[in-house]
Amino acid sequence: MNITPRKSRSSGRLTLDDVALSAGVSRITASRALRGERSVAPELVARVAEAAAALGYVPDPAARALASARSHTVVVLIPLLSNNLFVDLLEAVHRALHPAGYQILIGVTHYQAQEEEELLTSYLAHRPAGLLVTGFDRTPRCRELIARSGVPCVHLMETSQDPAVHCVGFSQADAGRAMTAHLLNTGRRRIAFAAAQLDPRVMQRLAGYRQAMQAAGCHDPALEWLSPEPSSMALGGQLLESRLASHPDVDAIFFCNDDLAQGGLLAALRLGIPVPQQVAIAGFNDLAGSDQMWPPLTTIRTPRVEIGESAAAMLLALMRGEALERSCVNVGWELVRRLSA
Amino acid sequence: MNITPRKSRSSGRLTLDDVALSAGVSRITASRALRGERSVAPELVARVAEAAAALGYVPDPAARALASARSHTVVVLIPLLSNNLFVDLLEAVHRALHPAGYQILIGVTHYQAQEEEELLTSYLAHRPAGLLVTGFDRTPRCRELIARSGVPCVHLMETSQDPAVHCVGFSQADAGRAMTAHLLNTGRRRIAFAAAQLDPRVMQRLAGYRQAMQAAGCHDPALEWLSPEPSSMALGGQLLESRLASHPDVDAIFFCNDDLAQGGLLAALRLGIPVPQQVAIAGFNDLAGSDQMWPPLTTIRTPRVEIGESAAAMLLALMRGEALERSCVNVGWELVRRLSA
DNA sequence: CTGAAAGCGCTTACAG
DNA sequence: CTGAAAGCGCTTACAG
Repeated sequence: MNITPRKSRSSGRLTLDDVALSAGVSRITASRALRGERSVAPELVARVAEAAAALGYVPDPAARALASARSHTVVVLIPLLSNNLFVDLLEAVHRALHPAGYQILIGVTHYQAQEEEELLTSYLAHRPAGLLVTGFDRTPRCRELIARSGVPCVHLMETSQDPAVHCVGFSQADAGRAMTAHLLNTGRRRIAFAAAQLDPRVMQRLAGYRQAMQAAGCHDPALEWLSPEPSSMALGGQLLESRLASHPDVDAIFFCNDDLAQGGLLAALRLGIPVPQQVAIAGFNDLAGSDQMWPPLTTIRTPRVEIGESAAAMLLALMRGEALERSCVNVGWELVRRLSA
Repeated sequence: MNITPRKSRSSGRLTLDDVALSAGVSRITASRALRGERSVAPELVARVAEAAAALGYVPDPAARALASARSHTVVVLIPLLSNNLFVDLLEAVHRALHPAGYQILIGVTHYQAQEEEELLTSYLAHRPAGLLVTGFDRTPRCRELIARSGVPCVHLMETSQDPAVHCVGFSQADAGRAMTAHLLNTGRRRIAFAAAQLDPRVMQRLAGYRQAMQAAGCHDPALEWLSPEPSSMALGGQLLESRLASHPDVDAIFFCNDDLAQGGLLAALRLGIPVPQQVAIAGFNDLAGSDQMWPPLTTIRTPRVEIGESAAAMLLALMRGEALERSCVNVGWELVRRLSA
């Protein structure tokens, strides 16, 4: 054995050298053993692992990132934390990535392209190993930042035909069309589409609604109730109360999100409007509580856990440099028929 | 001027040297100018800032952390992301810390002491500038990790008498006592306490309930409905339905959290149990939607935004090495009386 | 399979 | 007020 003596560090921090010293190997061998690189004698691997455990050694991620030009961080950019949809997604991503040794850095864009740009700029400086972003709607500069960084990136929630782009999601328009068709099938004709936030995915659902209504000869622009405000139960209640007053002939409301729909349902209850007898109410996403409403909410169940798991698996493969079978995974959705519509 | 020529980097990454070169100063001066250290000529500061902006330079956080032994990361440990309470808290913390140049690293403990220990171990390796943790209930090893790290730490949600500990919160027991007193004041006597998760703060609320009930001579252990399962609307509904069946004389239910209470309210509606006539229902936290319920939910409004802001301000002072006026801030709470109780 | 050298991109003392 | 040297704790080629 031939090991150079190491100078004692001034910081007092436990370093790789301490582990190497204790295991009686060189610093490089310790590093390789700890990272599970093959080409280290099994016996040494065991000795290093033991020494590291005994000392309670934790590698310095900053030193690691600096030396290797890559970190074990995966950056996840989502619009909002206050929407349970994204929390479910995040949890699924975490469950899949954590065992592989990755940490998640969450960025919240608040649906602002500008915020996404800032987040991306500062987070990319951390040399993330991977990137998970929501949807495709972003500034050209964001796109360029992602492309130039060379960091593997998977897009969440939507699907794309572009084979150069990786994504896991479903067709928001299809789902919007299907729910509208369901309402039409149950005999409804004056179907309103009530939406807030008006982010790209909401607009895709609107497009699906519009197509179905037009195909049925029922489309009326006055029944597109669009509000740019953030989505909330309170807003759903307001929309139902105010718009129904001016459109008393409406026989169904398709809310673009379950929180609006829940608010609408409760407002109807308060106002004494029978659901679904007078007005059918449908939502989107099947968020927590929708099955607890009275009447329980008919909605589109969107498989965010599956999206999280599948996107994480795809990213893992990308980060390992593996070839992918498909660049886009369509996880679909499910119409959950309950009593409200 | 006397500037050593720098070797060209192989990585192609934009570095401080590029900025220094472009501004015609040394690397160290550029570093100091960018960090806003005084003792740099104002003219040079301007030149460096200009060069950095023109080049689009972003400092490498890993190199920074390694060289300075400190990062601009604040670690926030919360039990759950799926509870809106903590999302509100997180947003407030972010709003306060972001302008000061800090990034937030979120750790989710799922109410597991073991997970908190793992998170702390791996996150402390990032040399965070500050630490925000939830409550005081943790393993001795966690306490030791925090103490030995020397990283400034503020505890969220609860209060403490210990002057060595920094915290922002309120008395959970007081709030529990107050809500129980309110129910007693409105003439209720058979008041149940329905709880899930059974984390430390829930148990403190229970203690407050118990005290108030005992003081009124109304305490009955059979009315403590405790379930260790995670809190949810569905569970709230189940608790109300099953327990009310075996305790038909109960005239009020104090749910330990609003999601349970909302579920209870909806279950009562479904079962045709008049609220508050037959059973008053109260919650805790004033979560989103509680004001939209029918009847609207009486609850305790907990000031999580204030907690987030105040804790962030305290941490900022601690990180700057400033002396604090108070080591513990009690932000209080408010009983919001609506129609359900 | 194992090790010595060099370097990642910054900042901290130390000089002047 | 400004700069050259040394070093933070790792890993990447390069040897053997």
